[in-house]
Amino acid sequence: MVQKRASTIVEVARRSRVSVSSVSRVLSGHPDVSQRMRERVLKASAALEYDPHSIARSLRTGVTHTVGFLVGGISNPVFAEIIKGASDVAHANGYAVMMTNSEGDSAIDAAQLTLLVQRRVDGVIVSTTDEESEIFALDRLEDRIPLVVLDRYLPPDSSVSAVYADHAHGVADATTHLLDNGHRAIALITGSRALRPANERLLGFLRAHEAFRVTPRPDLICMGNLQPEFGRKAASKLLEAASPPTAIIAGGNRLLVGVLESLQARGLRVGDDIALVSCDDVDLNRLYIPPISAVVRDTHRMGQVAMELLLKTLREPTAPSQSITIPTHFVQRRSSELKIDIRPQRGLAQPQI
Amino acid sequence: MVQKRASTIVEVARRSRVSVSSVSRVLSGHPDVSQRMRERVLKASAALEYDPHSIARSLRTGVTHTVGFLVGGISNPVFAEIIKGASDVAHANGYAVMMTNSEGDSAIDAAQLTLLVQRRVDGVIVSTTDEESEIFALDRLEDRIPLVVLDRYLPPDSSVSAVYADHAHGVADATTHLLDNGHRAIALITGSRALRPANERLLGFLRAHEAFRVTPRPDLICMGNLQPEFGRKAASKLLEAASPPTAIIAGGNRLLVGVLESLQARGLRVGDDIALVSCDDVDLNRLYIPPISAVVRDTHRMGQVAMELLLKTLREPTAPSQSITIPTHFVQRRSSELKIDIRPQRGLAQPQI
DNA sequence: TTGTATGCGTTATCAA
DNA sequence: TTGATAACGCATACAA
Repeated sequence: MVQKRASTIVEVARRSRVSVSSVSRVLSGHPDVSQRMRERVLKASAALEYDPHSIARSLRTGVTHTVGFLVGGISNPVFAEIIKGASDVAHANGYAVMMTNSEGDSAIDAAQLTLLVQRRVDGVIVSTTDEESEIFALDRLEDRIPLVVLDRYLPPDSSVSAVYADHAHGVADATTHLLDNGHRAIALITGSRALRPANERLLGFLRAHEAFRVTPRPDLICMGNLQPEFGRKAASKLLEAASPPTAIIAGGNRLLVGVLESLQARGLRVGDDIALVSCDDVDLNRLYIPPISAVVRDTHRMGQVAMELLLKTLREPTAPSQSITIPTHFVQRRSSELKIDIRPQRGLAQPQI
Repeated sequence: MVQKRASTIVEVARRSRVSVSSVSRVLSGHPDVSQRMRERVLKASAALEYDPHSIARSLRTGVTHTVGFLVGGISNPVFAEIIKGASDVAHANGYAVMMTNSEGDSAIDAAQLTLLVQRRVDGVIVSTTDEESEIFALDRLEDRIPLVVLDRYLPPDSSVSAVYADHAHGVADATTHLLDNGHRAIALITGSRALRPANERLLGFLRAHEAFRVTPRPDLICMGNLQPEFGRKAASKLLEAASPPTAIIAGGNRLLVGVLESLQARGLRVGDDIALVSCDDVDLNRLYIPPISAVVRDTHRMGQVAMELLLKTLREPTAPSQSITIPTHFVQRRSSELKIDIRPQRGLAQPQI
């Protein structure tokens, strides 16, 4: 198949018998153009189906009207919503989104980031994997290109903007709910402490225990990564222990998959034999029997806010960096209804009312 | 934050005391360069952290080494795998992927497509929404830019390449399995006949019935769209009918969500009160209690193949278009174990062995 | 109000 | 083997 050659501004100029600069002025809405000329140019432009060459324009102006979006794991359904939110805002503002996926491989993270910079995107939203190596790439790039980071810790003096989710709050509510129901052996399975969402979940977990004057059992806190496989292993280990938990908080929606596998393999009934809470509002939570309680957040909004922050930086390059936190809240469903009678429990701290 | 200015080829030339053309030759691996010069250029280039300006290069060479990926609904988990497959191949070949999402809105489909073409991507993989309007945009573009289409019908004389999934085969196996179990009132819920995956599923459904000498009941065939909401409505209507189905095939993984909602709302137990089969290997199918049988395909492979096809077209622009079909197969799980005793059924055709 | 000329950073042609 | 220069398509400073 032979490709049609696109027409250029020179051809439009020839056809309308004016100079190229006049064509450029008409098409870019310059104020000082005569009505007569505008018409001629517009006619010729339409006749030739002229479409400005964005590459040439970018070379000249230095901007691409394209932003990069580095997503750490597109398999994670919450990313879909974040991407949608970010894309909506970008397109509404005339920006294209160049999305690349590193799928958990932090080496790819770095490679993709440089790829985006090479492609001369105007800015990048970074939502990396659950590894720590990202910091390296960020340091190297933050003075090269405007950056917005999603839910990751930043050095205090960073010039990078950020959007956070307040995981601690929602997890604290979830933990309190379980403590209220008499649970004193609550397990938390989540990612490494170096990873912001994981660490924040831990903080909420600890905070709720503290408010209840209950000492959390260290052996029930499993910090690893957010992958299903870790969920499966951690849950299995917990359930096989001498003193297994009566409730599990799965701190990550991917990881929940592994936790459920582990529970099912042992024939444990969610909500009857053990209480379960997860994170993020995925189909699985709502449709599972019984439905699974979860700490949810407005992920679409997170994407929107991230893009708004980035576009703002592009408009005002000198403005200081900014960070915005999105709330989370606990949605109670049947999976966490199980109540524990606290009286027969021995050797555990009692609630102080 | 002040952005660092990237160094140019002119600066490298000055520093290494050679001409810009020589720098260009060294950096692009031209054979006729002296060892001495190569070293000087490389040293200067490294010292200045020189990174060729891809925009300028694209303007000169006419290629961007970027391919567009138009995805119709990023919320659909099967897209994640397809995207991964395509990205893997692209990156391995030095291409970046510019992904845009239209999320079910076919007007956006068209807009995004032109956006990609404006951005001068070298080619586009199109996986549009379940509407029909896509044909318009494709017609308009297929002689402007190399295109590969995923699982959509194309006009017979099209110059566009395609990757298909053999939905018919897998759905036929699933249908046969249900017929074997004695089901004579099997419902199919899927998208419109204009949509290839939906139509192919219907064909497989009909083919299996035919082979079994069973006449499918027209009132049990629901062709609408692939959204959860349609699944919910269609299932509800079926279940409230005078003669409800004993088995349901949910022809689409998003739509399954609605079907399950409808079943749960009526307290119907999957696998006990009604047999259920779905499509695609999503978490929900495997983890549901009971696990849900499904017609699966290698979606990662589909993405790979699509990108390979596109890159091949870019290398050999004159080669004829090509289409490749990926197989599907039926994975039997507990949700479809329910057996129907065919003797008490009256007024229905009997199997002919 | 319009046209001329220059440059964005490369690659490629041609001559030396 | 190397260097000067044109060209890719456009936007803009400046001149008219």
